[in-house]
Amino acid sequence: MFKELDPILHSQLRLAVISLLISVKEAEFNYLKEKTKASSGNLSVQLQKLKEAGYIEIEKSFKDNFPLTTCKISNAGIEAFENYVKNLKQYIQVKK
Amino acid sequence: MFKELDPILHSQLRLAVISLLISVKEAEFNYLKEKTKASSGNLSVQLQKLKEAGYIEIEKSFKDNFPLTTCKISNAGIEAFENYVKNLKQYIQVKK
DNA sequence: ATTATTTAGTTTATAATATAAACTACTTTA
DNA sequence: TAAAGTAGTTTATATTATAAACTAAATAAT
Repeated sequence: MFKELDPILHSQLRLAVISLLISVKEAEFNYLKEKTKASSGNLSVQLQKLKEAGYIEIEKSFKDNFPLTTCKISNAGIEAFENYVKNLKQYIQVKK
Repeated sequence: MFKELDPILHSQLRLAVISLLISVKEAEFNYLKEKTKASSGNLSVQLQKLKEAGYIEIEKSFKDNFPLTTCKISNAGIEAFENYVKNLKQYIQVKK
């Protein structure tokens, strides 16, 4: 009946990040931070979790002498998101 | 951008319970337990939380000498669910 | 008849998560 | 060169979810 909801994605912040990364393909740490209204610490932790799950790739570089963290979604991330949405729909559409 | 997802509903088990109660209007503890595959303990706790939030009503009676717990969704519960779904959609529909 | 098993849960302990506070390491500006 | 700002990370804490252990009674077995 109810399929398991991927716990990596069933998190407000991580879901927001993935949602953003799906539409923009690549995003800087601060862009994600602004869009999600998350604290730096929380965002940092959740990005690591998404990376560990293989859902995003994180690239570290420098921009104007400052560290720059850029994220983009992976194929596994896209797949996981699509699957999550598919499963979630079982929960949220009222069956008459 | 991303609206807050009601933490009472952003829980796999509680969301499944609410989802069921919206379609059936009234359900026994064991019905919910079977449908959600939850353990009794977990279900008991989550039902209490939904009750505390005012999203469901719990009625206790006896059936064939055994205790019987019956749940039904409240108006607040229906509203909260609809709002949750509305907000959630911002996260799960890919904006081109 | 009293012991064991089953039903229908609740309570509580523990494991997992989310979040914010504190910290690191550097750069820029005063 | 001291203070303030940037861009994060690490760690401590608060919150949640979950399962294990328990309660209370009914039914079935010996």
